[in-house]
Amino acid sequence: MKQSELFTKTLREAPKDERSISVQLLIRAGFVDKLAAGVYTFLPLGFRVLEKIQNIISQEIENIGGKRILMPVLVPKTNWQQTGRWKSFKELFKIKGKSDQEYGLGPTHEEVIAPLIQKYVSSYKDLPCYVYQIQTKFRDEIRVKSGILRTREFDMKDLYSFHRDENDLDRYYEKARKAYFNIFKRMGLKNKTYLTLASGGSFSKFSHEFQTITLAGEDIIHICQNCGLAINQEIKKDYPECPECHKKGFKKEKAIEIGNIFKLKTKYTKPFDFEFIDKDGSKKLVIMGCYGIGLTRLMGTIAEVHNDKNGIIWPKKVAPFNTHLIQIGNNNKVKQQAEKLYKDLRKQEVEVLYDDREDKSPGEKFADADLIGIPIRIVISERTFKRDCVELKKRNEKKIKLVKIKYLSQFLSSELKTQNAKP
RNA sequence: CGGGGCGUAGUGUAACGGUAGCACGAGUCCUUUGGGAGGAUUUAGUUCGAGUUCAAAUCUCGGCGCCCCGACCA
Repeated sequence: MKQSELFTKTLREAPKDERSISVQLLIRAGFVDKLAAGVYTFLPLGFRVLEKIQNIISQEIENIGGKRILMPVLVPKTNWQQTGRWKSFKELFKIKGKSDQEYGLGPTHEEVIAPLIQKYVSSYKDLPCYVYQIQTKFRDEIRVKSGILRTREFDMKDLYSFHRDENDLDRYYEKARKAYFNIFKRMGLKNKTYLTLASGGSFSKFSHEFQTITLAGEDIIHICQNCGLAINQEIKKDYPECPECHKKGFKKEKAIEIGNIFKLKTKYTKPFDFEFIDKDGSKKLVIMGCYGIGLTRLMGTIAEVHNDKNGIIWPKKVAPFNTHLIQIGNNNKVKQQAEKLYKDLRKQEVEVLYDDREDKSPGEKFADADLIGIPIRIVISERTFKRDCVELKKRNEKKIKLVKIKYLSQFLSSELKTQNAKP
């Protein structure tokens, strides 16, 4: 993409009513725009990051058998009444149509998926079954917080699994846990993300949350210094020692929940009488699990964790572009060379944001590049032109190196080859 | 939902109850081009409503909106 065609602009200062560092940077760099409290537009750069996040998540979920669908946002009142959540789900946005028909705007989709899968599952032979979607969710939060970290409208991946017994659920739950860590690893969050025991509600002993350490977080977790398992403060009173390794040393940290996995068992199959016929001919309730990841929150968390005083430092796999090509000066030869490089790189499927703006000083271009935070910066100027080189700098490093243009694609392909590790 | 703070131009920030100003941005022209360039010139604003007053950005009341703390968060 040519930067001269990018309609967004960077801001020198953050709007004064945003205090969270991630959203300050995301707004200044032109990734998102705030429409109202907890309601954001994702601009071209931000949308590209969301797409990267989405691709990584769907690859990993497909790897554990998930089949992608898209459920409606409008969910009729009767579905909610069947599980009692029309009354008990306090954040449910409720709307009324012209004919007095009432709907809840989906904040999560157990009430749709359970009766949906029920239509197709009648025998143990139809199980297990794994279905997911990536969709905009609505929750009427009493108070939104920290930019895109807690909003009223957000994108979520929700996966649901259906099983004939709890053992099978347990096996899949483990697979999901591993898939989640793959996802967070690919997004550069692995080192700061902890599997965390949390309340399981009345129907399961625990659920597991994936908590990323950051001061912007709203949860407090206690990390076992021996085995690394964390316990959410909300249930810590029940566990003076680690339930995993039985040691006692814990470290307290603020963290944000970027995902969770939950053994629902029969909580949502029972209200719909969702049964199957087992091998022995008996009817049994289907056992269910659910697994959520907030994509927009994830994007905010990444920006919150990866930044410096000059801007965001996107991990490679979620950056809006692989490379940021910057043309310094408007010398014709330099310009032609930059244009050619832009085309060549795109032919090689290297994603490139090309700063071709003629009315911006070098200093401003560098400052914008740091703010936007693309991993590899490529500079072309008269200086490099004379030597038939380009200048390379990584966003997370200080050193700058000159590379002959003919070797650039070689260099980039080795730099980017880990990009698509998974099919 | 309880408590606190705040609403001035696209962004940031001034103005005793008395002329709404500055910086950045944006437009035009000239010069400039390796870490947010310089000059000239133009552009654009008091959240809304009511009240007090000769006079309100400023005081009072109400609405709307935003931020923060707490409670809440299948």
